[in-house]
Amino acid sequence: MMYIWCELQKQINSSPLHIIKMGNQKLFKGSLQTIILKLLETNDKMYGYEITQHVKALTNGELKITEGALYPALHKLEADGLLDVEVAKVGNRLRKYYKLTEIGSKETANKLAEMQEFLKTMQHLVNPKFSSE
Amino acid sequence: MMYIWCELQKQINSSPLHIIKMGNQKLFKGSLQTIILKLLETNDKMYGYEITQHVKALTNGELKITEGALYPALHKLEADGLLDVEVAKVGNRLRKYYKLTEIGSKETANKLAEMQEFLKTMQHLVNPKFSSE
DNA sequence: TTTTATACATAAGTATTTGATGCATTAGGA
DNA sequence: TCCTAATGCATCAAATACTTATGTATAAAA
Repeated sequence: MMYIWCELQKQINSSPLHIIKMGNQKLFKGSLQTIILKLLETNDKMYGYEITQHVKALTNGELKITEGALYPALHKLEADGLLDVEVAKVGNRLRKYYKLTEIGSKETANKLAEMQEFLKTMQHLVNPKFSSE
Repeated sequence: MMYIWCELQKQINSSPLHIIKMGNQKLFKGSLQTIILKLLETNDKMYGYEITQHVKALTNGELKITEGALYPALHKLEADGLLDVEVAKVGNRLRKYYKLTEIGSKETANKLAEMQEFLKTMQHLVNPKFSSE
């Protein structure tokens, strides 16, 4: 039993996927809401799974939003009145389309401004040479 | 008693300091280690309180590192072998000077590269227009 | 027909940070 | 002279925001 487990581990650890795995996933902590809101600002109407795929594509696979993070985040944004939901049935499968409310649009603008400020500040901190001011 | 408390609250909430208070503090979550390492790369040798003051100055007060976050972070970096400590006595007060180890220097380079990657990715996500690629 | 992709969801565990509290020394203002 | 603010360390409960694992179910692809 243990032998099999070890073999599996070896396989996992030596797989290309493991090498690609990014350590900077944790830097994205705190920016998930902003990312979701920005996507909805651009695309008007999206469902959860679609969001994960868009983010993966936009970041060349660098950021993978997990379902365990995404769905609670969407529920919270909805509860806070920033998103509206519309359930759709595609074939026999259901989708939940999310859309910015009016309040959501305003909050998106705020959050994007905060993000820009953050990015500028951080750029300045880690690489003072190449940032203005 | 309650009256006094309410009055104090009112004062706090209407103070200019409260208005300045940034909501994007949470975006810095996960980047504290990198910030500390970067500062030590630039300044060779620093003590805790000095770090908080430097960061406050460098970010024009936008980021305030709290002691509750800083000291555990320093202890962890030391435990992980990235920092060396040297205790100094100034007058009757003690300071703990932190300094990058050799391993620490390498890790700093890694973390800074990850941070640059993250900043680029995030810039691309929130403002595709103004980022290359 | 078995795996992969699509599509939702929850929950335990983890890591990092906030905010409170504590101790002690020194400088400055009333 | 006394009281507050600044300097300097530290810890801890609670909140936050995730990861990882698990669960359900349909559709497509191998």
